[in-house]
Amino acid sequence: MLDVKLLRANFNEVKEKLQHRNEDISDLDRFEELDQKRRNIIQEVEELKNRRNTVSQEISQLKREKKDADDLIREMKNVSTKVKELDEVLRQVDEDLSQLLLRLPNIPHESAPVGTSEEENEVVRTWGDVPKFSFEEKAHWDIATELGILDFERASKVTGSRFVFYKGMGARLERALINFMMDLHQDEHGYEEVLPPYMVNRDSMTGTGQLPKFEEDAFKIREEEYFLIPTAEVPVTNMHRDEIINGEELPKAYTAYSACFRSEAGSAGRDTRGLIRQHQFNKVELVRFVKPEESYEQLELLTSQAEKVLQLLGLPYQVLSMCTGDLGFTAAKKYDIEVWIPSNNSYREISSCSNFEAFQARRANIRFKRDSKSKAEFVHTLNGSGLAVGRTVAAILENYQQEDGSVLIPEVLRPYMGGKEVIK
RNA sequence: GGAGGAGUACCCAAGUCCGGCUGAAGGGAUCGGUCUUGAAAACCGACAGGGGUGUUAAAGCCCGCGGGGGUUCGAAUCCCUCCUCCUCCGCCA
Repeated sequence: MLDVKLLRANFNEVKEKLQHRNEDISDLDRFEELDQKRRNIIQEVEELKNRRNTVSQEISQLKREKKDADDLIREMKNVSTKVKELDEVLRQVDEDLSQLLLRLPNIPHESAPVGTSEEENEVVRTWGDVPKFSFEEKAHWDIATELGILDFERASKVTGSRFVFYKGMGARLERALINFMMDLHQDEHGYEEVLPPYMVNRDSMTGTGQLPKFEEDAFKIREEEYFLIPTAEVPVTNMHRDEIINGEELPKAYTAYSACFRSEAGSAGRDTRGLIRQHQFNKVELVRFVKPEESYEQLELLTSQAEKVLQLLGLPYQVLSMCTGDLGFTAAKKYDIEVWIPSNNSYREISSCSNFEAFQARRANIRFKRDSKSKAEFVHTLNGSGLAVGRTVAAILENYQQEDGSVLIPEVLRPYMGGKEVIK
């Protein structure tokens, strides 16, 4: 959510910045009218409430002195009726205004490249050498099916499309990766481990920005009730919703493993095979709550920590700075980390690291105090995948495949795989 | 799922039956001071946090007793509804 005061004071400047996004911001034009209307009504209704409060005291006094107060009571009856009417109008305007504000995207940071499509994302750096195969390389779904470690067909029978069974060393690999990532982030990078609920309520989904705009992307459990989390970002960020954090505790850093659930509405026909796009997948998430002045250096740190996972696994990748048109709804700045997928002959997103500045904090009302006497300010929130586990499995299977159909296990994972060096 | 009980400020807690000098007592914690070599104790003083509105800034005003509605001139107090927690029973990994 944008800062209303900023919007009021610099309306045209904000509008100009938002136009660089691929988002419909036509609602923005109603802001000034609604805002003005709201303030007018508040002034009027508060004047009446003030009058009512004062006179009620007088009535109380008269009653105690056993004097007649009928005239005043009659007058206040009218005042109260009027207050009720105005309160209702105000409620409606408030609702309209907040619906408008909740649907406006974040303002892009000045360092985000201006652009309209993913073509204009900027490659910031690349790491590692793309493997050259002396044989015809296979896609991970073929490798895995032949090894008997992934079973897409039975998952379709049991549930439906875009689900998968991991079996044997496949299941072990997925679990090894989760443990490896969590250990790294906890022991080396200083994150506190969290195992969150996989379902959250509407307020939480609104707090991090999934709702109200993107309801069709989420799985809903019951009408108006719980949503399956699309990422651990949602429960973990909302842990501190409606809280004031002691400034000395910042930055706060959490890492959470969770299953993630996405309806993938609108991507029918894309990545229909393999692990790349599933309705349910595992992800290790990094979440940071930081002071506003340090959020951009914290984004660099967070991104480097996600990259570290790929470096230790020996998987080649590139880092992109997302352009204004491809930032998504909530981020002010975002880096995508893309891992090399041989069967695609291209890099595919495996992590997305974002600085939301105060956008989520304002929605979720997450604040901090620099010390006990200072005013509460909104924190800046950041998060990034560290990493998407299913896609990491795909990358390992493809990048570490050998001519005989077996797959080498990256060294750092071997302790988590019972010492095995190869899946065959 | 059934039966009870509870939710008041940073924490504890009075007030709720019977609506109005409670626009929320008291205690603890915290902060400042006196005393002390220093500290503790004791004593004195401060202490509702937040949001909204307003303004150059402020003052003022409005809203806050779990959330939301209602009754009333007036609600912590009465009514409805939802949420959370506790106790017991049932079921259950």
